[in-house]
Amino acid sequence: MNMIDHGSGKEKSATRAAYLSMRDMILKGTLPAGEKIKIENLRKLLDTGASPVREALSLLTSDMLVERIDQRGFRATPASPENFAEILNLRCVLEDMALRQSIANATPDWEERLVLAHHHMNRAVGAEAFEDAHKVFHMTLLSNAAAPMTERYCSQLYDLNIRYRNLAASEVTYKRRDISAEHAQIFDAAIKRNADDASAALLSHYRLTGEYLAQQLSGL
Amino acid sequence: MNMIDHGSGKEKSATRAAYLSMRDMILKGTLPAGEKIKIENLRKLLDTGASPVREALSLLTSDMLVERIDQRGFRATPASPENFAEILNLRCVLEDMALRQSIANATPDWEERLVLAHHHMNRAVGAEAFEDAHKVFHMTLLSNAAAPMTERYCSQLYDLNIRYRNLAASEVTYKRRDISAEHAQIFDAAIKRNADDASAALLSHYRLTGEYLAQQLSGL
DNA sequence: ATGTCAATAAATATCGATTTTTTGGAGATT
DNA sequence: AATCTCCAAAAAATCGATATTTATTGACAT
Repeated sequence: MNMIDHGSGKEKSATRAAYLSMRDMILKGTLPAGEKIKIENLRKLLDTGASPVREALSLLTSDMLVERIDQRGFRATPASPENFAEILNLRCVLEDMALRQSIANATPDWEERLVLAHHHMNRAVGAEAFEDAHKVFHMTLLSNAAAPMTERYCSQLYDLNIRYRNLAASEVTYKRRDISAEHAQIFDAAIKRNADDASAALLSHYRLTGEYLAQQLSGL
Repeated sequence: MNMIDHGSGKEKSATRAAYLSMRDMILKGTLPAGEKIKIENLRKLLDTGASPVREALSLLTSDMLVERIDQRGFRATPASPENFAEILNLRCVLEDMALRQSIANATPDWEERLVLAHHHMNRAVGAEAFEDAHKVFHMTLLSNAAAPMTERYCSQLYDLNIRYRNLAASEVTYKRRDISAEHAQIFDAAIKRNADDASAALLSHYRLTGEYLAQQLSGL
């Protein structure tokens, strides 16, 4: 998200490997929110040098997953209901803007990418694969806005949100909303280039998840 | 902006010193947009080790002032009219939201801080001091929104905007708008807790500067 | 008991040297 | 003339060791 990676395959640099591992650990809660991160521990855990770990931590700082305290090391960014609420709000504002712009700029190419992303998400097998495809779908919605910074913010915020989702419930008792119907609604409106409907459906999708999570998190 | 700094006085870590210097160099254009940054050069220039330089660069990545290319080092983020336009747009959206929220949460304490910030800005002598006070004033406007991430984004975007301002014209022929009247207008509306007026004045302030700069930048 | 201070331990930050990776170009091949 | 291959120089990434800084502990005075 942070590094401009070209070759898709195997991870080349030690820094990048450490970055991905640690990111995963924070998103999944293996490194709990607010906890001090000791370089030496991580170094051994990831079986790498201190420099890559340190750099990866600096990188994670960009993603707001890690905070740096001058001369005193790093810690996983603390979590709080207020923080969650702010993330949700920012996502609504930024994604609303970007989605409308994407639709305004609609092209056949974008529509095709969207069709594929939607299809892959529906076909995805297993939680892991679904999560990935889900993010791709949401990011594809925004990808035609010609607004790279906005996309970057949205991607960051998406990840932060995932972290809260994992934090709220390990094996989620996903309240039986029909998630895939919600996605279909967003998708259809976007393909029809109906910005108001698409945006309304998207925001409602977020707000529903938001309410549910906020409730789970109340006992923080 | 990025590091949580406590002691105000002398910079403690080499990393922080390097961070501040390089940030300044990029904002001022000493390190031109898009240019490759060679660690060794900077190391010598700043008279410090490679590690602090490297870490400072990672940190600058968070601020979107530097891009990292895996295995291929760093470069100052390229500048473009499109990028400038996106920054302006994001600022308008985010600051509008934050300012309204700040006003909605208005307290005597916030108002006092705002009065002082406004006063200091008017009293500031010299371009350097004015710039600093100007940023403080704008950030103070938003500081009561209880939205730390939004503040962080706005602060980042403010800096990116300054970079473009410096890029557009070294010794600015500041078209004779009455900047201080514009500020007074924003200030007065905020103090009166009139969110609509304050926001309108703020956005107009930004859009005026934006138009002016966009024009200067057209010959990029 | 409580608070202060110094000594010690632990952890971070930094340096200098080494290893990989990329870049640029000379010469070979089509 | 254009393209490819391989080598050398340059740069980035990484490691291991050292220097600084912060955190902890316990003796001592209040």
